[in-house]
Amino acid sequence: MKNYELILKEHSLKVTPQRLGMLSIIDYVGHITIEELFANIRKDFCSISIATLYKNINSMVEVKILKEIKISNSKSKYEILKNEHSHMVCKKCEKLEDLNLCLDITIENASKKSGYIFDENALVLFGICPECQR
Amino acid sequence: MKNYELILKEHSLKVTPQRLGMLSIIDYVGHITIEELFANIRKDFCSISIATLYKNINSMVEVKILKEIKISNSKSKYEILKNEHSHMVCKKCEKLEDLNLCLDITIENASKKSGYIFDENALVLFGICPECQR
DNA sequence: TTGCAAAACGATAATCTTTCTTGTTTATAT
DNA sequence: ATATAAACAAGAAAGATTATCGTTTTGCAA
Repeated sequence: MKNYELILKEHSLKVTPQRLGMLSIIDYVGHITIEELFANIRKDFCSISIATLYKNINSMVEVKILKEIKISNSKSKYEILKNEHSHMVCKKCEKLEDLNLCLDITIENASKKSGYIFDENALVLFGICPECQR
Repeated sequence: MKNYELILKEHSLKVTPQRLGMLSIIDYVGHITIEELFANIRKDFCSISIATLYKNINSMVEVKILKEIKISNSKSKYEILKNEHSHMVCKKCEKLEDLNLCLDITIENASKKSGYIFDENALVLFGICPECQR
């Protein structure tokens, strides 16, 4: 990642300092909740409005710059939309990580079984991370 | 399903008409949002409070009688907790259906790759259902 | 550059959604 | 039957998200 200006332009969104700041934070931490992002960006833009944050999040989700990750028993997190991947959550330290899995066969099976034609999926695995296992 | 009274007792929750009503609706429709459930149960319990609904949903999720299904771009739905399974959503008619898939190999792979020990998963597939394909 | 129109911004009000509080009623175990 | 702990309804409160509106900024074109 890096050129957030270009990304915004490619998606026909105006380039504003607030948006650049948001993207750079999200990109840096990987995944973030609304309230974490708000707390974080206030360090750089002490007067940014929470309404601006929500509106920008929504615009960027809409044009698919960002993606919302819904997680059982916790708040949604947002990430920069990259190639499709799954997520895993550690139930102890609560961290969320990306996970690259091939679901082709699974999805093909699902398709055969159900008659659906699938083009999107959301998989979250829950467990204990290596560090918390000790 | 059927004996909701027993289910509540087994989970140490008191048996009330409101709870029985909720369970019977949820069981009947399979998956339901809070607001749908509220509209529905008001037909039988015209004076039930929304607070009661939320409290009961939360209690029943807590003791694992119910399960919340979080779905991208739509409101959470609740179902009666049965054996583990996945879900599929039709993007056209928006229906949500159960889907039984074996994810053992996928999860084993994920575990090998990441070092996590997984004991839970949430998979939702999005696409077009057979009816909407015509 | 400069100027214009459209979009974004901040502040705050409005609207959900969910939880909390309180006084009353009900379920269950004795 | 009765006691008590839990559940109930109603509404207030809290929290999360969206809408409104006057001001500022951006992107574009003269």
